[in-house]
Amino acid sequence: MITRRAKYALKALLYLAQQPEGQTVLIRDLAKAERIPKKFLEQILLDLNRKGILQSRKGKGGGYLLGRSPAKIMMGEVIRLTDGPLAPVPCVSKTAYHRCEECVDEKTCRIRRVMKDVRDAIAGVMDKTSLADMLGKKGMKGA
Amino acid sequence: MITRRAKYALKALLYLAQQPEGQTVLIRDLAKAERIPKKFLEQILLDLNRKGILQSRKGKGGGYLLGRSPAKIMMGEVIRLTDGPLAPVPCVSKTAYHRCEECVDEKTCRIRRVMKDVRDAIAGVMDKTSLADMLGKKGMKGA
DNA sequence: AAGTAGTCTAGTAAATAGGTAGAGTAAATA
DNA sequence: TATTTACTCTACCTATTTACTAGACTACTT
Repeated sequence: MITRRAKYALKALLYLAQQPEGQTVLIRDLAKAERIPKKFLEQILLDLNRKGILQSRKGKGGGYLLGRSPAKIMMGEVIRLTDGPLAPVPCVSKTAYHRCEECVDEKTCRIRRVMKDVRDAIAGVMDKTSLADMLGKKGMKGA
Repeated sequence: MITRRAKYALKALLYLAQQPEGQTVLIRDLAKAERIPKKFLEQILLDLNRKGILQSRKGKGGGYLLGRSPAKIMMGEVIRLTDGPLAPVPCVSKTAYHRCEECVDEKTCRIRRVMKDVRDAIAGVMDKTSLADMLGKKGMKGA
Protein backbone atom coordinates (compact mmCIF):
# COMPACT_ATOMS: atom_id res chain seq x y z
CA MET A 1 0.00 0.00 0.00
CA ILE A 2 1.17 3.49 -0.78
CA THR A 3 0.98 6.12 1.93
CA ARG A 4 -1.50 8.93 2.21
CA ARG A 5 1.42 11.24 1.68
CA ALA A 6 1.98 9.77 -1.78
CA LYS A 7 -1.69 10.08 -2.68
CA TYR A 8 -1.75 13.69 -1.55
CA ALA A 9 1.37 14.38 -3.59
CA LEU A 10 -0.22 12.88 -6.69
CA LYS A 11 -3.46 14.76 -6.18
CA ALA A 12 -1.63 18.02 -5.73
CA LEU A 13 0.49 17.46 -8.81
CA LEU A 14 -2.53 16.47 -10.88
CA TYR A 15 -4.28 19.61 -9.77
CA LEU A 16 -1.33 21.74 -10.75
CA ALA A 17 -1.09 19.91 -14.05
CA GLN A 18 -4.57 21.09 -14.89
CA GLN A 19 -3.74 24.76 -14.51
CA PRO A 20 -2.95 26.94 -17.52
CA GLU A 21 0.79 27.16 -18.22
CA GLY A 22 2.62 29.36 -15.72
CA GLN A 23 -0.36 29.80 -13.42
CA THR A 24 0.47 29.54 -9.71
CA VAL A 25 -1.78 28.00 -7.08
CA LEU A 26 -1.80 28.78 -3.36
CA ILE A 27 -1.21 25.96 -0.90
CA ARG A 28 -4.38 27.09 0.79
CA ASP A 29 -6.46 26.67 -2.36
CA LEU A 30 -4.85 23.38 -3.24
CA ALA A 31 -5.54 22.06 0.24
CA LYS A 32 -9.14 23.12 0.04
CA ALA A 33 -9.74 21.78 -3.45
CA GLU A 34 -8.26 18.37 -2.77
CA ARG A 35 -9.27 18.19 0.89
CA ILE A 36 -5.76 17.79 2.17
CA PRO A 37 -4.73 19.08 5.63
CA LYS A 38 -2.98 22.34 4.81
CA LYS A 39 0.02 22.04 7.10
CA PHE A 40 0.66 18.51 5.96
CA LEU A 41 0.41 19.55 2.35
CA GLU A 42 2.93 22.32 2.98
CA GLN A 43 5.49 19.72 3.98
CA ILE A 44 4.76 17.53 1.02
CA LEU A 45 5.03 20.37 -1.48
CA LEU A 46 8.15 21.71 0.15
CA ASP A 47 9.73 18.33 -0.22
CA LEU A 48 8.71 17.98 -3.86
CA ASN A 49 10.03 21.48 -4.43
CA ARG A 50 13.43 20.56 -3.02
CA LYS A 51 13.46 17.55 -5.26
CA GLY A 52 12.84 19.72 -8.29
CA ILE A 53 9.51 18.36 -9.37
CA LEU A 54 7.78 21.65 -8.77
CA GLN A 55 8.53 25.32 -8.31
CA SER A 56 7.37 28.01 -5.93
CA ARG A 57 7.03 31.78 -5.83
CA LYS A 58 6.92 33.71 -2.61
CA GLY A 59 5.00 36.83 -1.70
CA LYS A 60 1.89 38.22 -3.26
CA GLY A 61 0.80 36.50 -6.42
CA GLY A 62 2.99 33.57 -5.45
CA GLY A 63 2.17 29.92 -5.03
CA TYR A 64 3.17 26.64 -6.59
CA LEU A 65 3.46 25.42 -10.15
CA LEU A 66 4.91 22.37 -11.84
CA GLY A 67 8.63 22.38 -12.49
CA ARG A 68 8.20 20.41 -15.71
CA SER A 69 5.53 19.61 -18.23
CA PRO A 70 2.91 17.09 -17.02
CA ALA A 71 4.05 14.74 -19.77
CA LYS A 72 7.48 14.57 -18.21
CA ILE A 73 6.46 13.84 -14.66
CA MET A 74 6.04 10.11 -14.22
CA MET A 75 3.99 8.52 -11.53
CA GLY A 76 6.87 6.24 -10.63
CA GLU A 77 9.05 9.22 -9.90
CA VAL A 78 6.47 10.77 -7.61
CA ILE A 79 5.94 7.56 -5.67
CA ARG A 80 9.69 7.06 -5.29
CA LEU A 81 10.14 10.61 -4.01
CA THR A 82 7.43 10.27 -1.41
CA ASP A 83 7.35 6.61 -0.42
CA GLY A 84 10.72 5.31 -1.55
CA PRO A 85 11.62 2.49 -3.94
CA LEU A 86 8.94 0.70 -5.96
CA ALA A 87 10.62 -2.66 -5.47
CA PRO A 88 9.04 -5.05 -2.94
CA VAL A 89 12.50 -5.97 -1.60
CA PRO A 90 15.56 -3.70 -1.51
CA CYS A 91 17.75 -6.23 -3.31
CA VAL A 92 15.84 -5.84 -6.58
CA SER A 93 15.56 -2.06 -6.56
CA LYS A 94 17.19 -0.37 -9.53
CA THR A 95 17.17 3.11 -8.04
CA ALA A 96 17.99 2.24 -4.42
CA TYR A 97 19.58 -1.18 -4.34
CA HIS A 98 20.90 -2.61 -1.13
CA ARG A 99 21.04 -6.16 0.07
CA CYS A 100 18.46 -7.68 2.38
CA GLU A 101 20.00 -7.98 5.82
CA GLU A 102 18.45 -11.34 6.59
CA CYS A 103 19.45 -12.80 3.25
CA VAL A 104 22.08 -15.52 3.31
CA ASP A 105 22.89 -15.71 -0.38
CA GLU A 106 21.41 -13.28 -2.82
CA LYS A 107 22.58 -15.20 -5.86
CA THR A 108 20.51 -18.25 -5.07
CA CYS A 109 17.57 -16.55 -3.36
CA ARG A 110 14.31 -17.96 -4.74
CA ILE A 111 12.33 -15.01 -3.51
CA ARG A 112 14.55 -12.47 -5.18
CA ARG A 113 13.93 -13.95 -8.60
CA VAL A 114 10.21 -13.50 -8.46
CA MET A 115 10.51 -10.15 -6.81
CA LYS A 116 12.51 -8.93 -9.76
CA ASP A 117 9.56 -9.71 -11.98
CA VAL A 118 7.23 -8.00 -9.56
CA ARG A 119 9.38 -4.90 -9.48
CA ASP A 120 9.49 -4.78 -13.27
CA ALA A 121 5.74 -5.21 -13.43
CA ILE A 122 5.18 -2.29 -11.07
CA ALA A 123 7.74 -0.05 -12.73
CA GLY A 124 6.36 -1.09 -16.10
CA VAL A 125 3.15 0.68 -15.27
CA MET A 126 4.31 3.49 -13.04
CA ASP A 127 7.31 4.62 -15.04
CA LYS A 128 5.30 4.69 -18.24
CA THR A 129 2.43 6.73 -16.89
CA SER A 130 2.81 10.51 -16.73
CA LEU A 131 0.57 13.08 -15.11
CA ALA A 132 -0.57 13.94 -18.62
CA ASP A 133 -1.51 10.32 -19.24
CA MET A 134 -3.49 10.23 -16.03
CA LEU A 135 -5.44 13.26 -17.10
CA GLY A 136 -5.91 12.04 -20.67
CA LYS A 137 -9.49 11.18 -21.55
CA LYS A 138 -8.83 7.75 -22.91
CA GLY A 139 -6.60 6.29 -20.25
CA MET A 140 -3.89 5.56 -22.77
CA LYS A 141 -0.30 5.10 -21.70
CA GLY A 142 2.60 7.36 -22.69
CA ALA A 143 4.70 6.96 -25.88
CA MET B 1 8.16 -3.16 0.43
CA ILE B 2 7.07 -6.44 1.90
CA THR B 3 7.70 -7.10 5.58
CA ARG B 4 10.29 -9.36 7.06
CA ARG B 5 7.42 -11.47 8.29
CA ALA B 6 6.39 -12.16 4.71
CA LYS B 7 9.91 -13.05 3.68
CA TYR B 8 10.26 -15.40 6.62
CA ALA B 9 6.94 -17.01 5.73
CA LEU B 10 8.06 -17.57 2.16
CA LYS B 11 11.41 -18.94 3.23
CA ALA B 12 9.80 -21.34 5.66
CA LEU B 13 7.28 -22.53 3.09
CA LEU B 14 9.97 -22.96 0.45
CA TYR B 15 11.98 -25.01 2.90
CA LEU B 16 9.01 -27.23 3.67
CA ALA B 17 8.29 -27.54 -0.03
CA GLN B 18 11.68 -29.12 -0.50
CA GLN B 19 11.08 -31.92 1.98
CA PRO B 20 10.02 -35.37 0.85
CA GLU B 21 6.24 -35.81 0.86
CA GLY B 22 4.82 -36.17 4.37
CA GLN B 23 8.09 -35.32 6.11
CA THR B 24 7.71 -33.03 9.11
CA VAL B 25 10.21 -30.36 10.11
CA LEU B 26 10.70 -28.92 13.58
CA ILE B 27 10.31 -25.19 14.08
CA ARG B 28 13.72 -25.29 15.70
CA ASP B 29 15.36 -26.77 12.63
CA LEU B 30 13.54 -24.49 10.28
CA ALA B 31 14.58 -21.47 12.30
CA LYS B 32 18.17 -22.61 12.27
CA ALA B 33 18.26 -23.48 8.59
CA GLU B 34 16.74 -20.22 7.43
CA ARG B 35 18.19 -18.04 10.18
CA ILE B 36 14.86 -16.86 11.45
CA PRO B 37 14.33 -15.94 15.15
CA LYS B 38 12.62 -19.03 16.53
CA LYS B 39 9.92 -17.40 18.60
CA PHE B 40 9.00 -15.09 15.78
CA LEU B 41 8.84 -18.00 13.38
CA GLU B 42 6.53 -19.84 15.77
CA GLN B 43 4.01 -17.03 15.43
CA ILE B 44 4.27 -16.92 11.70
CA LEU B 45 3.83 -20.66 11.28
CA LEU B 46 0.98 -20.75 13.76
CA ASP B 47 -0.77 -18.11 11.75
CA LEU B 48 -0.21 -19.89 8.45
CA ASN B 49 -1.45 -23.06 10.10
CA ARG B 50 -4.69 -21.40 11.18
CA LYS B 51 -5.13 -20.16 7.67
CA GLY B 52 -4.79 -23.68 6.31
CA ILE B 53 -1.68 -23.26 4.26
CA LEU B 54 0.25 -25.70 6.39
CA GLN B 55 -0.28 -28.47 8.90
CA SER B 56 1.27 -29.43 12.20
CA ARG B 57 1.78 -32.52 14.30
CA LYS B 58 2.36 -32.38 18.01
CA GLY B 59 4.53 -34.51 20.24
CA LYS B 60 7.49 -36.62 19.36
CA GLY B 61 8.08 -36.97 15.65
CA GLY B 62 5.92 -33.90 15.14
CA GLY B 63 6.61 -30.67 13.35
CA TYR B 64 5.29 -28.80 10.37
CA LEU B 65 4.51 -29.75 6.81
CA LEU B 66 2.72 -28.12 3.90
CA GLY B 67 -1.05 -28.37 3.85
CA ARG B 68 -1.11 -28.55 0.07
CA SER B 69 1.19 -29.40 -2.77
CA PRO B 70 3.83 -26.73 -3.53
CA ALA B 71 2.27 -26.28 -6.96
CA LYS B 72 -0.95 -25.14 -5.32
CA ILE B 73 0.48 -22.57 -2.97
CA MET B 74 0.79 -19.26 -4.76
CA MET B 75 3.11 -16.52 -3.70
CA GLY B 76 0.28 -14.02 -3.90
CA GLU B 77 -1.68 -15.98 -1.34
CA VAL B 78 1.25 -16.08 1.07
CA ILE B 79 1.87 -12.36 0.79
CA ARG B 80 -1.80 -11.59 1.29
CA LEU B 81 -1.95 -13.78 4.38
CA THR B 82 1.05 -12.14 5.98
CA ASP B 83 1.10 -8.56 4.73
CA GLY B 84 -2.43 -7.99 3.50
CA PRO B 85 -3.75 -6.97 0.07
CA LEU B 86 -1.42 -6.75 -2.93
CA ALA B 87 -3.15 -3.62 -4.22
CA PRO B 88 -1.37 -0.30 -3.70
CA VAL B 89 -4.65 1.36 -2.69
CA PRO B 90 -7.60 -0.35 -0.94
CA CYS B 91 -10.08 0.82 -3.57
CA VAL B 92 -8.58 -1.42 -6.25
CA SER B 93 -8.15 -4.54 -4.14
CA LYS B 94 -10.08 -7.53 -5.42
CA THR B 95 -9.73 -9.58 -2.24
CA ALA B 96 -10.12 -6.79 0.32
CA TYR B 97 -11.83 -3.85 -1.32
CA HIS B 98 -12.76 -0.80 0.64
CA ARG B 99 -12.90 2.80 -0.35
CA CYS B 100 -10.12 5.25 0.37
CA GLU B 101 -11.23 7.49 3.21
CA GLU B 102 -9.73 10.63 1.75
CA CYS B 103 -11.18 10.00 -1.68
CA VAL B 104 -13.88 12.40 -2.83
CA ASP B 105 -15.16 10.51 -5.84
CA GLU B 106 -13.92 7.06 -6.64
CA LYS B 107 -15.54 6.99 -10.06
CA THR B 108 -13.51 9.88 -11.39
CA CYS B 109 -10.31 9.32 -9.42
CA ARG B 110 -7.31 9.58 -11.75
CA ILE B 111 -5.08 7.75 -9.35
CA ARG B 112 -7.40 4.80 -9.01
CA ARG B 113 -7.29 4.07 -12.71
CA VAL B 114 -3.55 3.63 -12.83
CA MET B 115 -3.52 1.81 -9.55
CA LYS B 116 -5.83 -0.78 -11.01
CA ASP B 117 -3.21 -1.50 -13.64
CA VAL B 118 -0.52 -1.65 -10.99
CA ARG B 119 -2.54 -4.08 -8.92
CA ASP B 120 -3.12 -6.29 -11.93
CA ALA B 121 0.56 -6.18 -12.77
CA ILE B 122 1.54 -7.29 -9.27
CA ALA B 123 -1.13 -9.98 -9.05
CA GLY B 124 -0.23 -11.06 -12.56
CA VAL B 125 3.13 -12.18 -11.29
CA MET B 126 2.38 -13.20 -7.73
CA ASP B 127 -0.80 -15.14 -8.36
CA LYS B 128 0.78 -17.08 -11.18
CA THR B 129 3.89 -18.11 -9.30
CA SER B 130 3.69 -21.12 -6.99
CA LEU B 131 6.23 -22.42 -4.51
CA ALA B 132 6.95 -25.13 -7.04
CA ASP B 133 7.64 -22.52 -9.71
CA MET B 134 10.00 -20.73 -7.38
CA LEU B 135 11.92 -23.92 -6.81
CA GLY B 136 11.88 -24.91 -10.48
CA LYS B 137 15.26 -24.84 -12.15
CA LYS B 138 14.27 -22.74 -15.11
CA GLY B 139 12.34 -19.94 -13.47
CA MET B 140 9.28 -20.65 -15.56
CA LYS B 141 5.82 -19.60 -14.48
CA GLY B 142 2.97 -21.98 -13.72
CA ALA B 143 0.55 -23.18 -16.44
C1' DA C 1 7.29 49.12 5.71
C1' DA C 2 3.46 46.11 5.38
C1' DG C 3 1.56 42.23 4.08
C1' DT C 4 1.60 37.92 1.63
C1' DA C 5 3.11 33.35 1.00
C1' DG C 6 6.35 29.80 1.14
C1' DT C 7 10.21 27.60 4.48
C1' DC C 8 11.85 25.15 8.26
C1' DT C 9 12.19 22.74 12.87
C1' DA C 10 9.81 20.44 16.48
C1' DG C 11 6.58 17.86 18.54
C1' DT C 12 2.93 14.26 19.08
C1' DA C 13 -0.59 10.41 19.00
C1' DA C 14 -1.59 6.13 16.96
C1' DA C 15 -0.34 2.29 14.33
C1' DT C 16 2.93 -1.10 12.65
C1' DA C 17 7.17 -3.90 12.65
C1' DG C 18 9.86 -7.05 14.67
C1' DG C 19 10.62 -9.16 18.11
C1' DT C 20 10.70 -11.77 23.39
C1' DA C 21 8.65 -14.43 27.53
C1' DG C 22 6.34 -17.90 29.50
C1' DA C 23 2.49 -20.72 30.59
C1' DG C 24 -0.75 -24.10 28.35
C1' DT C 25 -2.15 -28.21 25.66
C1' DA C 26 -1.97 -32.31 22.75
C1' DA C 27 0.37 -36.44 21.12
C1' DA C 28 3.53 -40.26 21.66
C1' DT C 29 5.73 -43.62 24.26
C1' DA C 30 7.82 -45.93 28.02
C1' DT D 1 -0.41 -43.13 33.37
C1' DA D 2 3.63 -40.24 33.81
C1' DT D 3 6.94 -38.07 31.07
C1' DT D 4 8.77 -35.99 27.30
C1' DT D 5 8.30 -33.67 23.10
C1' DA D 6 6.50 -30.03 20.33
C1' DC D 7 3.18 -27.04 18.90
C1' DT D 8 -0.28 -23.24 20.84
C1' DC D 9 -1.67 -19.12 22.76
C1' DT D 10 -1.61 -14.58 25.23
C1' DA D 11 0.77 -10.88 26.61
C1' DC D 12 4.24 -7.74 26.43
C1' DC D 13 7.94 -4.67 24.64
C1' DT D 14 10.84 -1.24 21.93
C1' DA D 15 11.78 1.32 17.83
C1' DT D 16 10.14 3.24 13.76
C1' DT D 17 6.86 5.14 10.74
C1' DT D 18 2.66 7.58 9.61
C1' DA D 19 -0.13 11.37 9.61
C1' DC D 20 -0.58 15.12 11.41
C1' DT D 21 -0.23 20.14 14.19
C1' DA D 22 2.29 24.40 15.99
C1' DG D 23 4.81 28.20 15.49
C1' DA D 24 8.67 30.92 14.30
C1' DC D 25 11.27 32.52 10.21
C1' DT D 26 12.42 34.22 5.55
C1' DA D 27 11.73 36.10 1.06
C1' DC D 28 9.17 38.55 -2.31
C1' DT D 29 5.91 42.22 -3.86
C1' DT D 30 3.82 46.56 -3.72
